[in-house]
Amino acid sequence: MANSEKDAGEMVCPACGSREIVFDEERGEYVCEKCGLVNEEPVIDPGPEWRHFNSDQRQRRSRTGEPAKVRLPDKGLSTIIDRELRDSSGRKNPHMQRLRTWDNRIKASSSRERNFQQAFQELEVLASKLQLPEPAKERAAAIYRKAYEKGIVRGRGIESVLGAAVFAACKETRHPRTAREIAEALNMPDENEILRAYRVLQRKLGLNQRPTEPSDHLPRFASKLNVSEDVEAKAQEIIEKAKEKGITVGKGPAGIAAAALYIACILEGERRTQREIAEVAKVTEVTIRNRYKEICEALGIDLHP
DNA sequence: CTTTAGACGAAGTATTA
DNA sequence: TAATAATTCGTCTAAAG
Repeated sequence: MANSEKDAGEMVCPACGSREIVFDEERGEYVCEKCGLVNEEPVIDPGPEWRHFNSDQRQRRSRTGEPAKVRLPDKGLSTIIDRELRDSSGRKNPHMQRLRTWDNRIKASSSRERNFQQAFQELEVLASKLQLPEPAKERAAAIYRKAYEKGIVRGRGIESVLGAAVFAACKETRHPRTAREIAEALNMPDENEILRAYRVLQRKLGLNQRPTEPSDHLPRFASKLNVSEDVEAKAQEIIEKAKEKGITVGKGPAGIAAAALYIACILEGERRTQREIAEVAKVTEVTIRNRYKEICEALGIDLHP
């Protein structure tokens, strides 16, 4: 630990166990190439495989002292107090009913805790990979809790419900992420599982979900493209005008934001290629072309004077 | 060689009967 | 539930820079 080597070979990602960890000079952070985990501290051979990501969480989590490795209920030892209400001597014991109740309560609450612990560990990794802002993370945790209490997690798997909770939370806090991005970050093959769980959340939890606006995407896209404030403001202006013209209804918000950004870049003389923008917006160049043609037409903008 | 423009069919979605 | 209309995407061709 005394050795503050930035040699990636020595380090193991606490989340996925990969050794492909690089030091990001710009941010001063360690980043796992495999799962994208960002960690400010040097991570050198953590030994145990359970996870913590900063001192705050280590403190919060070490409370139980229970390695995540042991996932069997009651550490594999399960005590059953049967319905006959006999005690260990085989006699009927009127107190056994109460014991049984408590036994069940304790088991239920501890399995709930285990579920949350695992879910929130995964949430940390996910939030790190997706660069989620703190409010979105908090909201996702809250939604997941509610979902668990409603019994939505059973039979659906932690990952799909967690993914759906993150998806919903991002939407709500106006930092939208696609279901695909989330699925990818979770190493899930198909995003539909997340979307299915998301629909269930919507129905059973009554989430106040507004449709995603194109401008919700602007800050993230703009920062990834390293464009100036002026360009971002210009893009915002373009989006508003386009909305007034009514050409945005029924179109994908990301495509509109991407096109507005593309136009704004050219107008402000900070040119980016369609390819670059398509990359960060997760849409194709074709979509950008269609949208930006429509917008130019509707707003009377001529990019080739 | 890279970027942009446009056409086509495939796939998934929303709307309507 | 089935048919339909609109949207997005991937691929391909071609022109422009």
